Amino acid sequence: MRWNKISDAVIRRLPLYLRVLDDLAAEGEIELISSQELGDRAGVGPALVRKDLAWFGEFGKQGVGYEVSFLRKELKRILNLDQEIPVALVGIGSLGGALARYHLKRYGEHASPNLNLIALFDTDPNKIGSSINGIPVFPFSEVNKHVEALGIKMAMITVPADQAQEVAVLLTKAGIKGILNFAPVKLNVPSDVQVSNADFSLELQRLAYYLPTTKQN
Amino acid sequence: MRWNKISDAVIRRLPLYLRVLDDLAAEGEIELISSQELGDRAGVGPALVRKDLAWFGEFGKQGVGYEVSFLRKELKRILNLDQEIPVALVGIGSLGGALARYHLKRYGEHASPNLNLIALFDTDPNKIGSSINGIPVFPFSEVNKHVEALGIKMAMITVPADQAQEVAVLLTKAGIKGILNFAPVKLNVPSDVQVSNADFSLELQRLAYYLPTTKQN
DNA sequence: TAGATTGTTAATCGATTAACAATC
DNA sequence: TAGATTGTTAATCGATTAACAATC
Repeated sequence: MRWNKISDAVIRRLPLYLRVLDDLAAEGEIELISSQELGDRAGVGPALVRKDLAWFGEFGKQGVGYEVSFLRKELKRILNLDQEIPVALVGIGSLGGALARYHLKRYGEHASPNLNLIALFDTDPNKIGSSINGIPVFPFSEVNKHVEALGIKMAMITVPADQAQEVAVLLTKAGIKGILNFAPVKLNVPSDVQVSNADFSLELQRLAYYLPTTKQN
Repeated sequence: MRWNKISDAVIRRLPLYLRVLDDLAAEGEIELISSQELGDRAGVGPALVRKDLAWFGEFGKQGVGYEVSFLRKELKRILNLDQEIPVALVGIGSLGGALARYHLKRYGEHASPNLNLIALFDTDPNKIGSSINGIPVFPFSEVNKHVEALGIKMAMITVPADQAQEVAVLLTKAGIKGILNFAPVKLNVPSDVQVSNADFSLELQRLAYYLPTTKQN
C-alpha cells in the first residue's frame, strides 16, 4: 500500500534486497530463499525483511520462503525499475566526466539496470557538442527542452558546490523529480522532489572518528 | 564522553555541522551561531544540534550561542581531523583513477581537509610504478609494507565487486581500520573496522521509487 | 536587569525485534 | 502429518522533539 506513505527507511532497503536477488538469479542455482537467508545476505534481520516486504503485498509462502524470480520481479516493479528510466548528468568536470565514463563502461548505456544515462549537460562551450561514449553534451541553457523531449525525470549533479543550488532549481523547474547530488551542499528543493546526497568527503570524516588514536584521554 | 558509545546517528551529523562552520569561517563574517541557525544550515532541528554537541562537552554559552571558530576546532578534534590522516586507494580502474584525480585536483594532496591520499594500489603491472598527480601506484601485493611504513589507517576500495571482499580482508590484515567501499557488495570485516558504503546505484534505485508513474494503481 | 539561548530531562515518536498463530 | 517459515501483532528499543530551569 504505497499510498499509505511507507517510511524511507524501508525504501532504502529494497534495493539491497533486489541486489541479493539479482546475484542469485545470475548464479541461477537457488530458486527459493527464506527471510533468514535474504536478511543475512543483505545485512538485515529476518523479521525486518518480512515486515518490509509485507508493506507491498504477500510475496512468500508459509513454510517455504520466497521464490527468487518472482520476488525479484515484484521488487523491480515496486521500485519502478520494470521500465527504462532516462537519467541526465549535469556538470562534465573531472568528477562528472569520470562518473559518466565509469557508468557507461560498466553498464553500456545503463547507469544501473534500467537506469539509462542519456543526456549530459554543461555550460562550457568547449564541452558542448562533444560526447562521452556516444552520449551527447548539451548546453545547460537548453535543459528544459531536452528534459521534456527525452522524458527525463532523474538527474545527477556534479557541478561545483557554489553552482549546485542554482542547478537544482533549474532542474526542478524543468520537471526533474529525483536528484543524486554529488556536490558538498545541502540542496533546497520542492517537497515533491527527492534528493540523495552522495558526498563521500562526509563519509571519510565520519570514518576518521572511529580511528584509534594515540591521544591521551 | 566518547568512551560511552555515542550513537553513529550522532557521529554522522558532526561532519555536517563542521561543514557549516567551515563555510562560516571562510566567509569570516559570523563569529557566533545559535543551535537554531546551525541546525537550519545543516538541515537538523535545533534541539538535536544541542543534544549532539552535549555528548562531547559544553561548547556554548547560554543566551549567546556557539563561537564559530571554537566549535569548529572542537569538532575537528572530536573527528580526529586536527591531525593529518593518510589515506590509501585500492583499484585504479576507471572509477578509482577518476576519484583519485578528482580529489587530488580539488584538495591538492588532500582527499578532504586533513585526509591525505598518499598511496594508490593496483595489481596491473601496467599501472604499477606509474603515478597520478605525483601519487605513486604500488603493487597491491606489497600493501602491508606500505601501509605500515606510511602509517595508513583508512582506505577507499574501488575494485570490481568480485574482488572487494578479498581486498577488504587483506586491508584489515594490513591494519586498516576504516574503509570507504565503492564496490556494490556488502563487506564482512572485523568489528573494530568501520565500513562506509558509497554505492550510488543503490541511491539511484531508491530515487526511482519516488518517481511519479503513469501506471494505474 | 531583561532577553536570549544553552544544557538537560521528560515526552513523544518511529523503527526494529520478538513471538506466534496461520498455513504451506 | 510434521516441519518449516510466513505475515502480523505486541513488546522493546532507540532516536528525536518539546519543554524549561539555569545562566550568560
